[in-house]
Amino acid sequence: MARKNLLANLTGAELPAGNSMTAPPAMRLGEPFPASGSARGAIGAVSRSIEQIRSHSVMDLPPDLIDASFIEDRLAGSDEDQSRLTASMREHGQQVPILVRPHPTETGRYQIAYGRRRLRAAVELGRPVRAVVKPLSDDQLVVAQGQENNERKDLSFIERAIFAAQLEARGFGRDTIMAAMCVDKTGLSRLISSAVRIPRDIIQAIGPAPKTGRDRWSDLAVALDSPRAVEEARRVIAVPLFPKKASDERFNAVLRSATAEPGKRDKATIIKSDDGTRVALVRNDGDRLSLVVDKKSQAEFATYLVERLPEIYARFCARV
DNA sequence: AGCTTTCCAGTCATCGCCAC
DNA sequence: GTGGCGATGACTGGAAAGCT
Repeated sequence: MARKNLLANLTGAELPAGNSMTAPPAMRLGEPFPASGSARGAIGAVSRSIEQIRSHSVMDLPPDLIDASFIEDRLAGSDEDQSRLTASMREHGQQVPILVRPHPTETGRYQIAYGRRRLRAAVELGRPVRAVVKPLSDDQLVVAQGQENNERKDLSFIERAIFAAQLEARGFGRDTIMAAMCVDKTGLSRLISSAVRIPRDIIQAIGPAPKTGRDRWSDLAVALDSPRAVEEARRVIAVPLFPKKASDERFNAVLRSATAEPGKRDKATIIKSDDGTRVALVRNDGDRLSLVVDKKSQAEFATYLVERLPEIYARFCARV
């Protein structure tokens, strides 16, 4: 189980690959949390947090007393995944507690470090949520949240990028963010660069794109340096059918639009039947796509196609 | 089944910028 | 001039998908 590994791994507080920092000395409970910007402090905080978490008992809390973390780490996720988790919790109960801290400004309330989906499932089931309650500094909270995300391994590149960018925007030092996300400075630089360079509305419209990795997001970031490409991307995400596509398909559509050269006509594609008969010609002009059927040789097919187009379109709409 | 291609992510080297 | 920091290009190995 990933979360068991989280606790097991973090007590060792391994450094990110490529990180030249040395392992922190053992810290005593109760020592003040060092200021962000210190690599030793950040890593040491993880070790200390987990040691403290282990020593705390699990409580059942009303979900309505728990507020979101000040850093969002997920784009809109799949309802299907959430339903599965809710069903599992209904059948088997909540196996793994979430981590919360007492709310820094509101007495009697809590703020979640990780376990948002389990919290949402508890809300849907109308049950209290099992939680470890632990006073955490902001740094400790984001490091715990980041480490949990790393162990879960189901955050996409862009979700990690946004998480990293939000941490930096809130003033966390790069060392703290590197510790939280288990990346070296190169990886962190690429994460933040992608999240910052791509307009947030375009990222939100695309969604998490779980199969799309660093290089292609970087390609999109480079392409969107051009205002024309941004305009083109926004035109694509405004199409009514766009939200119905899978997230990775949405990414591909935006990347295609952002990297298409204006005014450049694609080479025409000839569509042939199995016996090699030329059926139609497809030409992509960027803004429009033309389908040309030769009426001299394919008059019957041309008529058939025009008559059936509404039906084909209706089937397409039902598919997506 | 085995080969090829594509994609992802880790790593290294290098560069530019900035403070001292 | 030097060192620290962040950004970027290039290379690499591994995994997954596609093809024969």
